Amino acid sequence: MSKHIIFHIDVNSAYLSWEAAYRLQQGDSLDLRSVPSVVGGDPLTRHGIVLAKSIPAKKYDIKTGETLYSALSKCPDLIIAKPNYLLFRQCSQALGDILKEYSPLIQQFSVDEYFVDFTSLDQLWGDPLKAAYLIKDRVKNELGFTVNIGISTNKLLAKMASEFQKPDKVHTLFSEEIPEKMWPLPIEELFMVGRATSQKLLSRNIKTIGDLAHTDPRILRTTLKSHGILIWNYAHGIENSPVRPGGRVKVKGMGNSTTLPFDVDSRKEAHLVLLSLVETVSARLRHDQYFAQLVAVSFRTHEFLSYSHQRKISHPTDCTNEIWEIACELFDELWKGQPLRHMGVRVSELCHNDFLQLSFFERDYEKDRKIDQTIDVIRERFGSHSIMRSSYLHSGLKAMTGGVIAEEEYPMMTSLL
DNA sequence: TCTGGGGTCCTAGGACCC
DNA sequence: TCTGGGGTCCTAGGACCC
Repeated sequence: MSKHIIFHIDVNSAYLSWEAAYRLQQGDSLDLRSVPSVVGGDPLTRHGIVLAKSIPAKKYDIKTGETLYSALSKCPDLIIAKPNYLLFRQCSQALGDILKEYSPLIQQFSVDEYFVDFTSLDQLWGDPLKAAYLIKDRVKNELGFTVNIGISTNKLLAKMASEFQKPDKVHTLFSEEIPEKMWPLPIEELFMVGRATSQKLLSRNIKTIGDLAHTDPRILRTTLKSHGILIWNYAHGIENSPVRPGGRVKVKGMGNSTTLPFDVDSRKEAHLVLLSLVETVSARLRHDQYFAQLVAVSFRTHEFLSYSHQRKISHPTDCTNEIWEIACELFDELWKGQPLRHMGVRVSELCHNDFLQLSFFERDYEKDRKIDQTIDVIRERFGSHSIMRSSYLHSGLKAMTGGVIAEEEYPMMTSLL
């Protein structure tokens, strides 16, 4: 079996770079990337966290995920831009379009990451390293933002390589380079080692990826179960999942959740929020022609405690009203009256149902189906806010909450890589 | 003006069945 | 006398990713 050549393409500070490139293109003279700046939500509606930061902002020790309040206290002159998700999606797709010219085997891994299988494409494009530079520079010149490209023989090592020095760089991380390039790194920089795992490893004095690689995997197994074996393999560069081209991986579930602009403390209001979440979830369900057999609600209280409650339902459904009724039931069973800052609805156990089975004991949802269909058509034609239930008037709540339907959904994090 | 939103996978414990 | 044991399904919570 011949060795694979895999590229991992990672947009540098994606949201921030995209916004910066857009502003320059609009005639703005300031490049956000050259000053301390972040993309972040609106603190007034309690969405105030850093989504992406410029390299100068990083010098102030500003971190992704921290509050804007805290970021501003570190750097009072910080420039804050609002996220423009439509722009982000367009930039993401434009990058994918360029990559497709080089290989048919590309996989979108997230909004700002792609894997490209370059195996046996060197006859076409020459030396992989040269090709990577070519791609990187083309993206910079044509799209106005920079990427890092990592090159190796599997996805894990390619991804680790793209994390090396930024921005606008190409790095390799082949097996023989692992001790020199990867083992000195702190443990938390290994893919799949998050906060909880790094805490456990540090308490056992495992500080670097090299330390992890040289730990007896049986010890890891006892403390971290199968995850311990996974990261031990990763520390040795062992990983062999294929680059999945094009077509979507089967989606397992879909959900919408939102942090509310104010604490919700009445049942009626909570039910209204649930409806606004169910409206988008069920519309996505219908758009992708799925039915769900499991409904889950979750919330986070004012004290930041999280709860969830789920139930399998007797027959698959995509009906707004039906899912809403179940969500309300679940909510009522779970909620003890705490003030709520965040609420979510998620459906899963999806199936394609070409025919609808109606049990004798279920109520007839045929009328609801017709209404759902009609509303979907109106919203598609005139926008998602063109029609809403009157109960939202003066409620201070949005009638639909959550992401818009993406024209072209990409497969999200599938099993690990 | 403190702390997003979208996912997937794993684990533990209980119910239930044979 | 004592307290099987394996399998599956369901649920809640936690871990990780971007």
